Order: sequence, then structure tokens, then C-alpha cells
Amino acid sequence: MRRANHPATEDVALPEVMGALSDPVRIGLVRVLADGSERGWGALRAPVAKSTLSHHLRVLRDAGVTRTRQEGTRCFVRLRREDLDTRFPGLIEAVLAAADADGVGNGVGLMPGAT
Amino acid sequence: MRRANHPATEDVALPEVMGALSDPVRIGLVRVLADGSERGWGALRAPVAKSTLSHHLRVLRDAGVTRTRQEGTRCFVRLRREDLDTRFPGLIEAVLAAADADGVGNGVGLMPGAT
DNA sequence: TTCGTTGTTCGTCGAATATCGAACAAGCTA
DNA sequence: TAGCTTGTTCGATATTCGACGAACAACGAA
Repeated sequence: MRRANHPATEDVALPEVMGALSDPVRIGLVRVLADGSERGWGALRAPVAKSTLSHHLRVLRDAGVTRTRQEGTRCFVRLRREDLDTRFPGLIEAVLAAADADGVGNGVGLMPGAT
Repeated sequence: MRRANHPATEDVALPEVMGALSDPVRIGLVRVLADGSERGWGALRAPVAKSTLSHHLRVLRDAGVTRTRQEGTRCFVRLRREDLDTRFPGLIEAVLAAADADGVGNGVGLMPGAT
């Protein structure tokens, strides 16, 4: 388990963020996190293998879209909503609204029973 | 010269648009077209080879971000601003604002003399 | 018809991406 | 300590992407 590489707020770059949000699975993950709550990875459900999910979460993290916190052997992820709003006002809001309207990433969700 | 493949407004998909806008050159092209004017390809200046520019313009076209009109042997390109605003309200505006602030795609511009 | 202009397509290259299963490492827990 | 859980990393593929030069096609002009 390697330490996560979180870019500083000012280092979050637009093309990387756009690229991170160009995949339906990753868009779905962002939608799940859109309410601001922190989620354990175990609570995330996506139609891909475990290693692939890990990869997608890493892309989001490296782009500065999410922040991962480690607690013992498990990880919690959260949307960097404030940082993103600071750097790119209105962007995440527009992407989330569009994704909701189109159902992009509907295959991604929470495990049954997660609040 | 093959006919351009423009997706209908309702077929413009979020992930494709995000992907199209994840490259600095393409973001720069969109910034150049942001004023709504139609530009001849010859008026566009970008730090890439002609064939690469053609490729980027095709990616934007296929994603539904721009519309290309052919007139004789030359082409004119324009941002599909209204269509994009209809499908994804606020998205282009946010991207343009962020790109302006960060100077993303500054290497792209108009040929000297273009209005 | 023969050029010249203009944009597309082709072939190619290296790099990046998406995906998987399997192996691994770090903490809990029994 | 031995096992279990959890997430990462490692290959291995297959695909796509960005880039280039060169060849090609369409059209207007000489």
C-alpha cells in the first residue's frame, strides 16, 4: 500500500481533470461521492474488477478530483469539491448535472446497505 | 475529403465531450472559437503538424463540440455552443473560464492578420 | 488539362489506457 | 503466530491516443 499522491490545490490541472472525468466508471464514482460524504472503498460498487477499480480511483486521485485517506487497512475516499470549485468554478456542478441527466455511470453505486 | 460526421444534438455524449476537452491543443482551439465566430482552418494556428491539427479538429467534430462546414476546397469550423449549452448547461462556460484562467492552450491562436 | 491549394487519410511510432487475474503487503483478529 | 481482510502492484493484453511525414483527393485557377 503506497502513499497516495495528492496534487496541491493549485497544481490541479484542467486537462487532467477533464481526462479523469472522461470515463463513465469514473464519472459514476464522482456521482456517488457528490453528496460530500466519505466512502470506504468497500462500499463502492462498480462493474469492473477490483484492480480496475483501484486503477480508476487512482486516476481520480492523481488528477486531484478525490482525496483518499487511509485508516489501518482500509481506505476512505472523498470528493475534493471545495478545491475543484476553487480552481474551476462551476465545472463539477455542470458535469454532475449532465451526468445525472444522462445517467452516465449508472452502473456505479453503493453496496447494498450503505447509507 | 470525406464528409464530416456530426452527431445530433441529443447524441452528444458527456464522456466523449470530456475526452475531447482533455487535450491542451483542443482546449486552445475551443478557446479560439469561443467568441462564436466561424473560422477557416487556414486561420487557425497551432503548434502541431497539419495532419495532427486535422486529427484534433476531427476529435472535436466527432464528439459534437464543433461543426465543420465545407465550402469548395476549404473548411470552416465553429463551436456548437448552443447545442452544448442545451445538453450540458454551464459546462462549456466553466471549461472556458478555467482554461482562460490557467492559460491552457495558449499555444493555439489565429494566424497573424485574422480578425 | 495541368497546377496549386487545402484538408483528409495512411502508415507508423511510442506512450498511455483499460482490463483482468494473480501475487503481494499491511493491518486486524482469533 | 496464523489467518483474514483490504487495497496495491505486477504482468499480460488489447486498445487507443498523439504525433509525424507522405501520399492522396477535391476543387479552383491558369
